[in-house]
Amino acid sequence: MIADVSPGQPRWPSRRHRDRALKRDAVIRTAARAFSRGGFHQTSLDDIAAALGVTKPTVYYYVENKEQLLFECFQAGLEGIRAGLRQVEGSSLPAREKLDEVVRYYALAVASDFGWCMTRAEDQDLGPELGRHVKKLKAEIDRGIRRLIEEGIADGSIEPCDPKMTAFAMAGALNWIAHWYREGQPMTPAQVAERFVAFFGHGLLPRRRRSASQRA
Amino acid sequence: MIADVSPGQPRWPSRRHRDRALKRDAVIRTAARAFSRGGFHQTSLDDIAAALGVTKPTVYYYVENKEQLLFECFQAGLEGIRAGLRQVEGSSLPAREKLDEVVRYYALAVASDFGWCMTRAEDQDLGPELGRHVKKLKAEIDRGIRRLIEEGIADGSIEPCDPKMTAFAMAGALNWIAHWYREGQPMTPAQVAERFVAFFGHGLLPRRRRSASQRA
DNA sequence: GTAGGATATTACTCATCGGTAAGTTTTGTA
DNA sequence: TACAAAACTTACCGATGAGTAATATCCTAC
Repeated sequence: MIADVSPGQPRWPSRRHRDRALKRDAVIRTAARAFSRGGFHQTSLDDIAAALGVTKPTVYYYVENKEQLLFECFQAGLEGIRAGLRQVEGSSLPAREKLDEVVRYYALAVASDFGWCMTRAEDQDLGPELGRHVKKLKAEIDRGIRRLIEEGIADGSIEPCDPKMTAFAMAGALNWIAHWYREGQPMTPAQVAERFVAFFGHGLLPRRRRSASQRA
Repeated sequence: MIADVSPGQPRWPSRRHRDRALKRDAVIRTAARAFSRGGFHQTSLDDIAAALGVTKPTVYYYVENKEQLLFECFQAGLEGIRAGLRQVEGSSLPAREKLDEVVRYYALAVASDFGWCMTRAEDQDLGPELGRHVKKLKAEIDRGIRRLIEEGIADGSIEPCDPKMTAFAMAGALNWIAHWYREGQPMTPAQVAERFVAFFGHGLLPRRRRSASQRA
């Protein structure tokens, strides 16, 4: 095989490679949407192929198998949340504000095309191998949130509480967005995120005057 | 021992009817547990039959088909929440306390064997018919919670907020319990419920006036 | 104890769908 | 244009699992 190396151009990604990656992404995104509409098992690879205007073996040309396809969707979604965690990592803001920022990223991620795969697909639908991998990624996110809560308790920006339960409650509320949010909703994901930040912050109880340090 | 449900009509052997109903319940409960462990589509009726120590056609003797089986699980779970809503219906407590009570029922229901079916099974796995039915039941629960929030805002026991988003956030947090709660957990469902009630009530922010930006 | 319904089993059918082999068309490059 | 790799298709396989006769066994009422 002759590698096409034009002088001055990056040596690895030829036009073809780029196209291929783009198409692969399209396959994954289309799959995510299809899974989201019909569920993983209800959605056949023929369905996905049809949605792309190609035939089943073409899908297999871009992705190894159905499991892998779901895994890619998982990963694409989870990456959005991990990005949020990385974003605030070095920051010197109070931990609660960092947490709020993570919540914003999180909400956007679960409202995306990949939200369903991330939150509603069963880990068992990936094999034991990929299942473990995804579980690890999820655990990492949980740890990140829990750590921010602990940090917030320590720095006084969060009321002492059970970090584990609180993290579960927050993650659950956010994950559920993937269940009910659909495009065309009157609210944008960003607006939903703000409502959630507000609710997570204050809860239900009527507010007696509180310290003035809070963002809108 | 002979307990006629309605006067007049059913004189047929009651012991048998009761046994049958009991066994049917066992089938449904076993199915719920199996679905919960392996997912709906990963769980074959042979699996369920095996778990019961019988063969597949026996399962069909007690339940029409797989869809119906899932539906029964759905219903069994949802009933627990509806019971909570009915419980507080006539009460004269402040709405937030009623809501707290519903949260407790809700948490118990989603931590039960039926929690997975209720919250994680896809509505599409039921047919269009049963799917609609379940959707209605769920919508009713959502309405109930939303109404309590509105009522709480009106009676001053809940801070003004977006009832729809708040209801979604709470339901999501609670539904997620079905995802992570397993028997043998150090906390009982009731204890989890109390943590959730506390979090929903106060949120993350420190309750006493305190500067939000100080490092430990 | 035995008739007849209730309960359970064995042994199938049949559609679906993930996955693949082998061949055809398209495209970039020389 | 020539031709090789890339991109895609047609046509199939095999396993799985829902659902169903047809049949056997168990109870209970008489």
